[in-house]
Amino acid sequence: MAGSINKVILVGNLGKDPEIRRTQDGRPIANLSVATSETWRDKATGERKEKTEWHRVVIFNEGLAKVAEQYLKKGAKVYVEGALQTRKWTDQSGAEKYSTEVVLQGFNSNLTMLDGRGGGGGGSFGEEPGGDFGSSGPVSSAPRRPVAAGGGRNSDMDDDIPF
Amino acid sequence: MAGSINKVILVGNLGKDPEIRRTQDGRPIANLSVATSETWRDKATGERKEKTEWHRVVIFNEGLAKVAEQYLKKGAKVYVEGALQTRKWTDQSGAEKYSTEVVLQGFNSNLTMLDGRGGGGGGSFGEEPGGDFGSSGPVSSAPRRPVAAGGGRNSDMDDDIPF
Amino acid sequence: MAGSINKVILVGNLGKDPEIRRTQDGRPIANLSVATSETWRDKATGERKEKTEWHRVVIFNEGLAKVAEQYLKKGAKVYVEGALQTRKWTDQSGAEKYSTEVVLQGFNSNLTMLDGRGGGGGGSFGEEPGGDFGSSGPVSSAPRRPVAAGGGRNSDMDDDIPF
Amino acid sequence: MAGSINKVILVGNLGKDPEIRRTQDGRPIANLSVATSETWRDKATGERKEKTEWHRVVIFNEGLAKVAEQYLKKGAKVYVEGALQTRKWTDQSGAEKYSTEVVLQGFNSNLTMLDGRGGGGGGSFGEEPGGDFGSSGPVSSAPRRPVAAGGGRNSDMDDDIPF
DNA sequence: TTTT
DNA sequence: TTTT
Repeated sequence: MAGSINKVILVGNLGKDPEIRRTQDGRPIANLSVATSETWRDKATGERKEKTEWHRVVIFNEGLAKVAEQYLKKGAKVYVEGALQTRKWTDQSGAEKYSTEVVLQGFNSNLTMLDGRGGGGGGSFGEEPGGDFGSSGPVSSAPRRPVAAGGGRNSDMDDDIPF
Repeated sequence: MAGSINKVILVGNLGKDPEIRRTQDGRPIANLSVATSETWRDKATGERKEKTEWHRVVIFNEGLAKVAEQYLKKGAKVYVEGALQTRKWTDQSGAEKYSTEVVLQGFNSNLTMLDGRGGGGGGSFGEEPGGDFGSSGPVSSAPRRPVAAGGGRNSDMDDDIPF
Repeated sequence: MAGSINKVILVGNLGKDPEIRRTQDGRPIANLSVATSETWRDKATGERKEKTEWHRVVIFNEGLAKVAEQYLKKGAKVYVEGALQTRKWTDQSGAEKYSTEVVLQGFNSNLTMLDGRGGGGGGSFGEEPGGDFGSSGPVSSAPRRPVAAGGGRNSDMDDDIPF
Repeated sequence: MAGSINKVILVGNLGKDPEIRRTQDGRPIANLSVATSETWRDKATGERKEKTEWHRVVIFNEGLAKVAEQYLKKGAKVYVEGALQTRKWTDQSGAEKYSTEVVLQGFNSNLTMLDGRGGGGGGSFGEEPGGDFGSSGPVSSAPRRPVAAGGGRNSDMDDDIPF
């Protein structure tokens, strides 16, 4: 089928440090455990309720996996954008299992830190404390509009929007 | 935790007719099986590849469940917006299983038909062949901006935007 | 037309305190000025570049407007979900102007604080320091799944997902 | 600032054929005019209301611009994912104007046809009648998971998910 | 200017 | 006008 969209957007906190494994050629793959939760007040009893959902996030994108490895710690708040994927596996007893994950791979994936400190774990950061690490290529160091492009756009672009 | 987001956006096709069950008080709950797929050309062999992902969608929202029941058929193309939820269950052999679903419930859920015909199944439709069925209330019949609201906004709103 | 989606998702910081105005019957409408920015390293010169985009956000939803009024301050980081809307207005000189805004109104709107402190302004908070204020009704105090619903779901749901 | 998100998701119809212009080095830039609309029933009068919003979409991404040029026609239904951008320009009378556009550029942009025919214009299509044209590179011909990657994933993946 |  |  063509013409489909498979997108997951999460804002949540890491339940533990990222787990990093490596491909045979040494590229990192990161696994995150991300919690989202909703709270509400129970209509009947009036008490405050909370329900936490845990999401397994797998980062195949090399640049984003490196970011996870270097900057993310338990407790960090992140924005995650990826796709849903369910895979089947067999446990040690031979039973068939399914696991659904949020996969970051290729274009239209994103991982952005939302706290500039790395969350609960403290942790020292490099030169880029808190940032947006898009998946536009190997190391995501590309300008998003390389050239101003023809058509006279942006010729006098500035930031003083009046509101 | 507060301050989190859990959102899934799918555009895909129904693999079969919706399955409807009912709560004890008669409200419908709809289950959809939605396929998304991606295609690409294999770099090495040059051949066309396709991978389909199946999503289990559960609609607790009453208005949206009714829409699913009345208008959706196998093959229909839909826009689905909901939240990820994993639940644990025990199969007949006593084994623990997990199932991850896209849940439409409460606010920030949406189900929109993207083909005005109901897809592969043919199927006759009511007065609203193809539409946007938001979850703003019992049957989503509310205007999104009831009154123009104070502040002089919208005084001369019209649609002739010049581009 | 039916079958369309109009959605904006922003994560950014408030450039100033929210501006509150009121409808004739006293309900608040909040205006936010939200900054998003992207940074990249210039390929040629190697220098670090940044571009900030300012978004005008208008909150007609009563519950969300109250949240903005009470909890948001200049500098606060927020998640905003709404719809694009362009309106036409005439300035004092009689010139026609267009203004595009992100409108939060009705269902499928959301405003969530992403820092539990209220941002630059300091500010004291109530019992809910940083939270998710969905637009499910007048004051958004509704549980998202009021009852467990038929079908035996959730009967033994717990949070210890094993990953 | 770091840690921000600027995302627009539209599903709508083209009000006219795409407009193509070219950069000095010949790369296409496409402009789309996309309509979204919402309908509701007026509470007081009971009459059916409709409000259409027009969105100006600018595609700098080369692969997506080519897709627009080749496959899209007036009336086509599309999924568009990009970022909000407001630019300032000066009209012929010297008056300052602002224009807000949905910009598709770099990663995290997407353009997907949702009808396999190309909309109202009829139009003949190539080998891919209706498809997903992600922005992962020059012509988006990359597999999203080139190799199964370390860790034994996907070894027995198949499509017969049992629901 | 689309679409229903 | 924010933030890093």
